[in-house]
Amino acid sequence: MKSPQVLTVIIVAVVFALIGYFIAGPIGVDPATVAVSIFIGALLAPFISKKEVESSKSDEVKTLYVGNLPYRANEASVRSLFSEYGNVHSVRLMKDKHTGKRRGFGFVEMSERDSEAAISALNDTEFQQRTLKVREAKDRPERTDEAV
DNA sequence: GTTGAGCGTT
Repeated sequence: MKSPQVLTVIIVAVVFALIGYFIAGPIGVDPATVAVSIFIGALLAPFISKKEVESSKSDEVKTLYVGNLPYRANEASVRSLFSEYGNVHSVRLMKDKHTGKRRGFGFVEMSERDSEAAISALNDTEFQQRTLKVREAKDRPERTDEAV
């Protein structure tokens, strides 16, 4: 999802840099300087706007660790359970890669305040005859698409 | 088909 975006950004940066390179000559400035400046600017612009969007939208997504889940629980039931305390962004029940069987724990992504409400409301509570363990998930890189 | 503390996948 992000690789095409990064590629697009690079291509756009190159195109704009080339345009700047060819129009810099007639204007009377150094084409190389203009091209490099535009290229760097075009590369940084998406990141800057991205940070602004992230800081402006107070939709901070927080990942919750949910343990002691019953093996018969599925993502839909967990999602519906947490949905009562906020907007559930995603639910991931960890299964064994080899056998595909559920491991009894998972991760739920919600907005931070909703997640806190869900933790205090659902932690150490009974869910399908099991006592849930709802805590904040450890910091994990959401997506390792950060290219350099 | 089983089990029971834990922190993970494109």
